[in-house]
Amino acid sequence: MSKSGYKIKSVVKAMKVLEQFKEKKELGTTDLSKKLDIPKSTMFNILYTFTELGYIQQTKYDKYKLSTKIFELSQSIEYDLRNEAKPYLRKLSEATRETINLVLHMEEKVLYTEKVESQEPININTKIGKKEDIYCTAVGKAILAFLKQDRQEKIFEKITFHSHTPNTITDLEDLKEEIITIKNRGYAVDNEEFARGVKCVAAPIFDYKGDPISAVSITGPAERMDSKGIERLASLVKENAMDISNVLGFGS
Amino acid sequence: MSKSGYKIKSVVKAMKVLEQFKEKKELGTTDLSKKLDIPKSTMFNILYTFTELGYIQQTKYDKYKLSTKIFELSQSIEYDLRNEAKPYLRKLSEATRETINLVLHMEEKVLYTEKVESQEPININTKIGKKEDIYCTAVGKAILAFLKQDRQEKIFEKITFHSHTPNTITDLEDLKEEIITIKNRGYAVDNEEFARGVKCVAAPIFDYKGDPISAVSITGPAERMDSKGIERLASLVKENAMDISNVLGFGS
DNA sequence: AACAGCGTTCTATAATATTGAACAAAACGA
DNA sequence: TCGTTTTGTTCAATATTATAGAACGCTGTT
Repeated sequence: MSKSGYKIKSVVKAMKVLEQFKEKKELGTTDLSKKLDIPKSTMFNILYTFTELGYIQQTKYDKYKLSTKIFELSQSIEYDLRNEAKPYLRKLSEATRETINLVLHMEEKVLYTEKVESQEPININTKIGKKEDIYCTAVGKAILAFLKQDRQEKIFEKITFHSHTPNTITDLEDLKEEIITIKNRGYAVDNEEFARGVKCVAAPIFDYKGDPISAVSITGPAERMDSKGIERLASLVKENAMDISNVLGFGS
Repeated sequence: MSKSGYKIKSVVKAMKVLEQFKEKKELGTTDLSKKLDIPKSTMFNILYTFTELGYIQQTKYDKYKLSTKIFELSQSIEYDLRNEAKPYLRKLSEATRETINLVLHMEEKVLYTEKVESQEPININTKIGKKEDIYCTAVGKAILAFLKQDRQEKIFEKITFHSHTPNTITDLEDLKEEIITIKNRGYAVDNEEFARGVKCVAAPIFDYKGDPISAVSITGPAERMDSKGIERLASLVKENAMDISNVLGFGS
């Protein structure tokens, strides 16, 4: 375990610059140097370096924006997670006969990464590649509940509640209460909070540090998901999520 | 345009290290130091820096792997492209009544990023978030054809041909010839090379440098796509791809 | 028990990132 | 139209800082 260690200052600075492009897509040398309190000429060197490496590119007139090169990196993670998790998702699908979803945590959103569709006549349509809000999905709440407090609070600040259905949680205090419940029982439920007639049960997937990075869910029509059914499904997702945590090389 | 400029060596080194994780997902300090010919202790500092920043994390025993933080960056690009392109994809869908796909270029693959589905009874099912080979899709070939020669050659080396249908191009020389044709007429055709009964017409989307980074395609059942129909669709995709290039702030 | 391999620590030193000042060119205002 | 301001970029001297060899502790192996 690392105690001592040297943080390379120029690398830290450079990455901070890259991260600026998350919020604003086009930035100039001066903008950036003011925002990060780094001299223009230093900023120019950083931008020049990333441009040469292909991570950012210049727009028509003297601005910079991210290029698609970072994709190459992020894809490899997504690919790994998807493939390692897939057999477990299938197993869960067979056991429950419902649609299974795998999401990745992305700040105040979750990214739908993989799914196995139910073979039942009535099934729920979710889309891979879509991002949904963390507060109104079972997967999102499952992740949120197990995050460390400081990260939770940063996310709370970013949330803007929007009422998808009459059941959607739209109050921060309600969400905080819900999170306590989720943490105690180890799984989250979406009780028609995102879409009418659709219920979900989800459990978090942990990294080696014990932080949630992802989640699995079972999604089905409300008719098939009564409170007793949900309890059964809950223990299945929880177990499955733990298995995935382990296979990713994370679990305790 | 940048002529002179200083490439920050520690940043270049650090990014090279990050990129190593594209190929192998778990790497140790010594592995990396040997592969990149950087002393172990320097490598440790680089890894320590990225770990502290959250871009990589340690696995159970003394190895490192990418964390999901890079996603946050890549998502912002994908999001921009998708949203800026969407109205144009819709317009194309209305004009053609077929399924429209938007992909991103990723080395020897293409990533399906956005689509607008055809309203026709028979339509083609492609999946957002999936990666397909560059040589057997219209979108892939459209991008490949317009890449600079040195990048083309790097990709040629990475391709391993696999016969999806009897029409799939499985020979490098054939692919090179096809590329010349595509470059001359400005669009690519998938003539049931990826899936039986499915044809596509695609055109590349360019960045500000004139390099292709993305592509749009019209996909439909072979019955609806005779040679005359394809010609009409071709001019539509080409025009649409140019419009998107422009709206992204790239176009000439 | 001795060895070989790993990740990590430390520090002196050489290397290198930094930065202010200066420049050209575009954008803006009058 | 002509100054004025602001932009991105260039440069070289200097001080900062990244570097890397050697040593450490640990684990697994022979």
